[in-house]
Amino acid sequence: MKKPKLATVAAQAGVSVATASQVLRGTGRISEQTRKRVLAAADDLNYVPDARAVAMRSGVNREIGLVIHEISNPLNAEVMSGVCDLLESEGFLVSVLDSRDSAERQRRHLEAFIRSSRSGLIWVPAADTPSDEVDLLANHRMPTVTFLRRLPNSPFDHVGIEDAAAISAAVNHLADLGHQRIAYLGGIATFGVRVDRLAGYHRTLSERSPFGPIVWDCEDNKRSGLDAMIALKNAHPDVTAVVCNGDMVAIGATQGLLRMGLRPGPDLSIVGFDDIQDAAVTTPPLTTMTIRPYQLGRRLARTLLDRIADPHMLRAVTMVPAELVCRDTTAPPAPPARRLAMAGR
Amino acid sequence: MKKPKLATVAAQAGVSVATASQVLRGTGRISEQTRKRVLAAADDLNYVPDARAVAMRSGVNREIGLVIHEISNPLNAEVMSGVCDLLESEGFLVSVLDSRDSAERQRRHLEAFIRSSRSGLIWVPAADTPSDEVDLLANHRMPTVTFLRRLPNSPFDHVGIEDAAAISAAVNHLADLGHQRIAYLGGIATFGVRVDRLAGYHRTLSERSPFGPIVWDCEDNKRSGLDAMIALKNAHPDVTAVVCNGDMVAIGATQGLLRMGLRPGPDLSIVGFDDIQDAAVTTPPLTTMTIRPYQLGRRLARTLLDRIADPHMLRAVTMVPAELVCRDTTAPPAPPARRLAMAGR
DNA sequence: CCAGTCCGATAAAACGATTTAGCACAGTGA
DNA sequence: TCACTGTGCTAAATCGTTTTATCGGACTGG
Repeated sequence: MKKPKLATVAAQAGVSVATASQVLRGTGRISEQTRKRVLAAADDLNYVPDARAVAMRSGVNREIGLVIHEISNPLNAEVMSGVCDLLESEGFLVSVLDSRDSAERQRRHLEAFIRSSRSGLIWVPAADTPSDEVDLLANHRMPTVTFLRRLPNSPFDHVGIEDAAAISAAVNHLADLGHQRIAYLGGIATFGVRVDRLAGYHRTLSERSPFGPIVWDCEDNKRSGLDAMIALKNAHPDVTAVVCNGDMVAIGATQGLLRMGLRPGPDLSIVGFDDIQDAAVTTPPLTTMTIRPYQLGRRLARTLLDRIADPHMLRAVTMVPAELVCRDTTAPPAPPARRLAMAGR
Repeated sequence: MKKPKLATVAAQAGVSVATASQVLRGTGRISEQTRKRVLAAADDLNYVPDARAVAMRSGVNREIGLVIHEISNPLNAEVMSGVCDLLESEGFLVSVLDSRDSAERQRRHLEAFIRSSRSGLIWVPAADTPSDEVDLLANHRMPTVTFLRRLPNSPFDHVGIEDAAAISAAVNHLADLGHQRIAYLGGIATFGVRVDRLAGYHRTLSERSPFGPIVWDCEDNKRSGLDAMIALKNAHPDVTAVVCNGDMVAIGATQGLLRMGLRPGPDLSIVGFDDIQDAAVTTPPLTTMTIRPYQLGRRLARTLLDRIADPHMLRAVTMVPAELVCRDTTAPPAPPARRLAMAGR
């Protein structure tokens, strides 16, 4: 009735455990006759080797962990698909833990991964990650690749997005259309992502527009984007275009405009960031910066595999470009601000 | 330079491994003096016990697995939050695997969980799950709770939604508003979820409307919902209300209406299912059936814990109710089909 | 007939922890 | 002094595998 172990199989086949192990692993010199007996016994008992014992004896795990700040974020979901596909094809099991941007939860997750000696870690650090998490991982020689958010003084490989260049492209696109009063909406202040993107915004705006920057904070979800857009438009009625820190915010912002009776595009231009699947389906479809999230996930996985293969390799920071996808939320500015017949709510 | 093990700690503290173990576990009779020495040594080396060895020796794992058909589905994300919160508070580590509705991937995941002797499994079966997966899990005595999709002849605990009653409520709501030509949109045909929901639809429609049912298939995402809504409206121009199999479809459907120049609500009523976070943020906000996904996740976790605590308990099938949330996509039918000023696309 | 070579199978030592039984020693009461 | 009782610690067995060294036998060549 109990779970069969290797000894059970060996006993049933009338051989020693060593022999049984060699048959199952395909190593050593075994006669065809005994090989068949062992295989039959294993199949009969439907024997499954205990992964813990195997890992303990042979030292390796083929399990990698993914610690992510928000599992339900559509961008992350697509990246994860890419990561999993590549790693699974190499025979790894990848298990996902969601820190929900809580440093405490994240700490528990990282410790659990260390305790169970996962063979590698792909990590989007939580927003308020303390600096000693890096030491924790580094001390335990955990092969680690960070994604999206780079930690200060990080010794780890990193895959990120060319944020400044991307936002530059967005601002240039708007300026080409004739916009001058261009605001920046969203993002969490702590992280490099936001810093780099804002740098791109400030630099390009100063090149292309006589007006100063307008930066408006909000959280990274549709509800916040919606509220923030309304507040921003009331505070700065002359703004004609908004660059958003992410598609969630941008989609929220278009909803905000609709509720104010304004048409996204003709009345106020909006550019998103990430090109999540929703971006193409909202009404109107969102102009945004796309980063090919699935492919990015594959690159992430590849980076980790390289690190596992050679722990002494030089640290690599890979930046992938983002490209502009023009849909319907950007248009030349319209001098008179027309009101739409169908008022919102 | 290598990872410190218990023997390293013991050596540094000048005691035996047995003593070191007892200090760290807090068992046995240990003098205050040696206790301090061991603790200091462990801290100094920053020792972390090897979870694999611990699990192997003591037989238990405190790791549970979550195999889900689509990790990026917003409903699942909220359910997962509830599951994780409860299980983590009980000291379990929960790792998530995404089958992406592929039976093959799912099989690999389940086998991996069995090999590593996870102490339990919460499972949303993939759409084309073969029946022998059930045997696989049952043979290995894996404590399992299925969610959302119930397998035929399943010996496992299950937590599901009162689908038929919920759809009944949705149809009644529409009928109360005066609708008679009510269609059903979306869902994957294989599963009980869809069967039960359709049963509720057929039954209640026949009670409340002189017209026959209209059932229109589509996949469970916004893009499909959008396309299907347009096709449905063209095929059946006299339909005035649509009940959707999920919020993703419903949101897609509202987008489809907007692109046709119709107003969701006044021109055609739509009811969703799930009440995902987006539902309240789309324009117009979606009328839908809410199931309190976070609380549902907690119940799921509780069910699994009970099962782990007592493997011989009678199988439990728990159905949770869904409640109507009225927002702005349902309204009394308007006799003349007015066109909106702002045409879509 | 002996040394050498292969072949097939196995005993035993790891892997890193927990746990049980027992040992040495000090203190206590008779 | 002896028997007894705690106290503080440790040796050794154990969990389920893999791997290494070894062993007996059959065969080969000189």
